[in-house]
Amino acid sequence: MELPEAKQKFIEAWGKLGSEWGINRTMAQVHALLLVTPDALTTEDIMESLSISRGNANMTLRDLMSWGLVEKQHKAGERKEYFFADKNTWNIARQVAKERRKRELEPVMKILDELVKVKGDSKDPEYATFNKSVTDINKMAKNVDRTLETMLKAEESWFWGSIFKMFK
Amino acid sequence: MELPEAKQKFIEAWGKLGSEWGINRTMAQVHALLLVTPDALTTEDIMESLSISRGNANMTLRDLMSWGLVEKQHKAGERKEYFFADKNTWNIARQVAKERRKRELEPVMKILDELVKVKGDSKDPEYATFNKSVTDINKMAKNVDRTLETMLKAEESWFWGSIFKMFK
DNA sequence: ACAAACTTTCAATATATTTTGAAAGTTTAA
DNA sequence: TTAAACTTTCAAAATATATTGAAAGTTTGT
Repeated sequence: MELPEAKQKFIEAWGKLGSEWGINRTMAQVHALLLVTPDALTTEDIMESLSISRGNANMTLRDLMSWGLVEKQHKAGERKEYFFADKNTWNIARQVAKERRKRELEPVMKILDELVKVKGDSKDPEYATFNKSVTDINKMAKNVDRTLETMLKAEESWFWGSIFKMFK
Repeated sequence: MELPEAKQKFIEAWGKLGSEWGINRTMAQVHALLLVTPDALTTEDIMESLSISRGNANMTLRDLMSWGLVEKQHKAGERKEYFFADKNTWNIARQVAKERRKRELEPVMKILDELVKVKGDSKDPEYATFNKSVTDINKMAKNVDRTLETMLKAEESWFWGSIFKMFK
């Protein structure tokens, strides 16, 4: 397989995986493109590479920046904005975990905390089942949250070291 | 808050979380409904509870069964099929991890394995960047895969015990 | 064999999400 | 100030995804 074809495959695979995990396909593809490109690209470059419109490219890049996955670069003497992706896999995972925790896990945890408080007759199966499910899920969410928090603070080597030792 | 309202909130929250993670909203809602319901329900019950069509209820229940989250129950002397959800949170997490690994992680890993093999001139920045990103992501995917595999084999107590000790 | 009681299918429809592109907005240099 | 070079916006259009519901299929009891 030649490099251009390989890049293409990577971009497609990353886009598909993203869309299966609730991340816009185009966003994942732009990210993939920047991951396999050594130098920073302009909006124009990206539009052309992926055959997408200017508006789409612009919004997608802003999204990627809000996720902390892509940054702007300014070249001396040029007015155009260049974009590049952090290529450290650990940083990417950490950043995605951080954002999803904030955007999705936290709101759900807030609701679960309220639902756990709902009072009722523990002899009533309707109530007992509700309470048990909600309490259990809340516990699991708290565990996931705690794990993520630790992961976010952790240094790369420490984390991978632990994972490797733990699951050898 | 009263029980019916609380159930409603739970179903909505679960549906929203599901849709953010690439799981059909209705599927997550049916699952939520079954999680907070002590007894098994018929298609009819579910259609009415969630105001969805027969076709939708049927397909969603099949999906949930294919994910191993819901099972059929037959009541003596009745022809109707009843459905109920496994309410063990750990089993749910394990089952979801198992399916997503099979459906999404494995296909991507297969592609990554091929892309890692692509040869090129390591002096060429285009190639070097591509190769580094793909290799790193492949390593991370392998780690995730290994971790999931262990998790899937693990008993509840062992796993939670480890997590707690590790991230105390 | 029949028909009642169910379940499944799938083309049509509805809904939600993504993308476009041209106009409006902004910045910079002369 | 002006205009060229660039970025942003957003209503409309395109696309993708989910839902409906009635017809077809299946199973069971008589």
